[in-house]
Amino acid sequence: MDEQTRLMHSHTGVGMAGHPGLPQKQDIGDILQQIMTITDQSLDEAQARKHALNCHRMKPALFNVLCEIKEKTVLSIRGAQEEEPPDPQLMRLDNMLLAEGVSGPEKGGGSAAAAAAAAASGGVGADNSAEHSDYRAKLTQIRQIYHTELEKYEQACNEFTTHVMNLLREQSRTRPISPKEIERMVNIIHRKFSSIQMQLKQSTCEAVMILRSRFLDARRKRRNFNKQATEILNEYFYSHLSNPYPSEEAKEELAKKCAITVAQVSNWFGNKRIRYKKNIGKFQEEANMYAARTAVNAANASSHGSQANSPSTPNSAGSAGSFNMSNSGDLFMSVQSLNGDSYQGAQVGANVQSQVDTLRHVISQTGGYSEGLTANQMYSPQGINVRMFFFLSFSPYQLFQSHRAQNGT
DNA sequence: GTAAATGATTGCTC
DNA sequence: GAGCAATCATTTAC
Repeated sequence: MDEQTRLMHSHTGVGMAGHPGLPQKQDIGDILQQIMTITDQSLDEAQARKHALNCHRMKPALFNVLCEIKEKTVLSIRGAQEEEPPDPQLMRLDNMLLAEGVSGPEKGGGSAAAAAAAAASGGVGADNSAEHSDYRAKLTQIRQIYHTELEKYEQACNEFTTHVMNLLREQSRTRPISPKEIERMVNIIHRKFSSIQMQLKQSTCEAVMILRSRFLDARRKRRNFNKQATEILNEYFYSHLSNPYPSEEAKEELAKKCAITVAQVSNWFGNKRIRYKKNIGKFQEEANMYAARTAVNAANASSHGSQANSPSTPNSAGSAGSFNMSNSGDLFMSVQSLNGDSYQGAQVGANVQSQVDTLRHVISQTGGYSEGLTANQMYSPQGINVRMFFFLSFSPYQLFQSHRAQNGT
């Protein structure tokens, strides 16, 4: 007699007294004992016993009863554990990774984050592009590692889930396992894996924060502006000495020209104003130098314009804050309003101021306003009026000619 | 190495 | 929020 026959016989041969076909307690005990010892047996032996149990005539009835009991238990368990709300910590991490350009679609996320970091620190200059690209490269590296690890976790999760599901399906033939229970098991597995993923996300966030803080620290290292930028700023400053407060548009224009940020332009003017005011004497030479330089530039421009018999019309298209004004001669100059001029207008302003400064002795002969034209009158409205008066009275060419006449050149 | 110059930051006022 | 004043931290010139 083979094992299966023996099993079948042992089960079918014993019936409950008075109830043929129903197993007695002893019988059930035997079955359970067989189930319990099934793992101690060899694979073939176990398979044979399993098969015998599956073929037992009582199996369907017993299985249904167990299914019913299990279903009630599962329902009560399921009822006890409601849908969990999303983990706020995980949401924070996800949001941060998205904002930093680590997760989500890559659309220059690195540079966007770098730009954001730069903006937070007061802006990025052109000479910082090396740092910028370094930041971007490192962020890309972090992003790659993150995605590789995430992929690995997801793959492992899927593999494990499939494996468990197969096991459960297999076991569902011998013990009652409902689809809902399988689903619950899958959820448990996913939760376990997502907690691992959270650790990965946390580590990634930390790495990004460290990178970012290093990037910002590096940016905090002061670097002097290049010579050209300083000259542009100084030119504007000294040509607007009466009111050295560039408008937002002017700041933007200056920032663009100097390849720095508007914030840096504001800083520069803040520093310059305070330092100039504190030590005017020290800056006098610088002021004269810029005034002379702009005067020469303006004169050159004017004389060229005069030779070509065409009026100097800088920015005649008219940017915000500047306007054209006809002069006593046939020359046209763009005059910046005192508070809200464009940079083009500022350059002309520089010409005017420098002409006034350089040709002080010319003016002193005609009206004796030289005292009123010193740089000391930085905040003097009277100073503004005097300058404006002289500016409106003389064309650059006329002023230059007077200057030449005075110097005998 | 040191002093001066300079860009950035901070706290305050208006 | 812009600007001032003081200060810090770094760069530059000597």
